[in-house]
Amino acid sequence: MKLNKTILKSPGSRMTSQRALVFDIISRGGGHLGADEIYARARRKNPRISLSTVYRAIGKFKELGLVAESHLGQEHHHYEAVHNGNHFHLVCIGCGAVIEFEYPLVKRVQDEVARAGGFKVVSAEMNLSGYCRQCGG
Amino acid sequence: MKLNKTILKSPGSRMTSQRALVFDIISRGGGHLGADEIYARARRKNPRISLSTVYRAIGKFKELGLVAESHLGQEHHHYEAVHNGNHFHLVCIGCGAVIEFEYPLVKRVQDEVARAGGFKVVSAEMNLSGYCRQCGG
DNA sequence: GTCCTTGCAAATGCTTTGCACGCTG
DNA sequence: CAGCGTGCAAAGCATTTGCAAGGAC
Repeated sequence: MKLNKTILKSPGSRMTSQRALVFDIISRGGGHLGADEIYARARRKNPRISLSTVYRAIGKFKELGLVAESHLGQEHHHYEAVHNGNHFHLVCIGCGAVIEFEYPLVKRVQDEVARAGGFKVVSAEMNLSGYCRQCGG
Repeated sequence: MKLNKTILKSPGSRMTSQRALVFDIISRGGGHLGADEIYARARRKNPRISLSTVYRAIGKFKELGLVAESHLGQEHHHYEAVHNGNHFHLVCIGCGAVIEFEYPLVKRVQDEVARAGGFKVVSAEMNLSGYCRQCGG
């Protein structure tokens, strides 16, 4: 498991059942889980886990680069496992659905803007909001 | 003033000195002000204005499409006056500077993704984080 | 055995809301 | 002069933190 290897490599960090659980939930999460939802799912497997543990686990994963945080809408944050650096979001205003997409052009924007501004890009986030097919665009 | 016209056109909304002040601050703000900073600046002109009034004014402006909200980093929201739909942000991890940029390619991404997914885009937000020239890329 | 991690509860900080008064249109 | 907007204070909610007990290595 990637988590295990990464945690073990990182000095001063330990693998625990809670972290494995939280990471598993985020990985399977199919995308864009809020902390509250991660917590709710975690409690189904381990009713004694606490919300602070969830937050601290997420914090550790972000620090290790395993999980990315996105800021969809004004509500709370969402988290997802990092697979590659180029995943972005369509958020439906009608039904709240979050659709993930990849697009190579995005990387080009990122590169060219970076070059023009002397700016070294570490991460990119792009959110388009609007209406999905069901909600009639 | 655009604010005045828009407010007056909108039924059930009134123009007040506080709203004019808040809108002026956001417009001149040179970009990316948090609610707290808008509040601080507003108090210099009108020490009796309250933070809730600032939030309510911003809420009204968002509703009228005069102001856009962006979600930079995990901290609080930032606001800026809407001039066109294609302004995006570089956020420096080192010094916290926010650099605004426009890029036509972005619109293309937006259009093509929208077409491919049957998704009608209403607004787009893109944040690149990394290091600016000063903070050494 | 060390010291990182957990659970609980309390604290924090941004944002929102209830209510009585004030001011716009 | 009706009804929206304001100011104040208190509430709400996601997230963070302190501390003692538990568990990984």
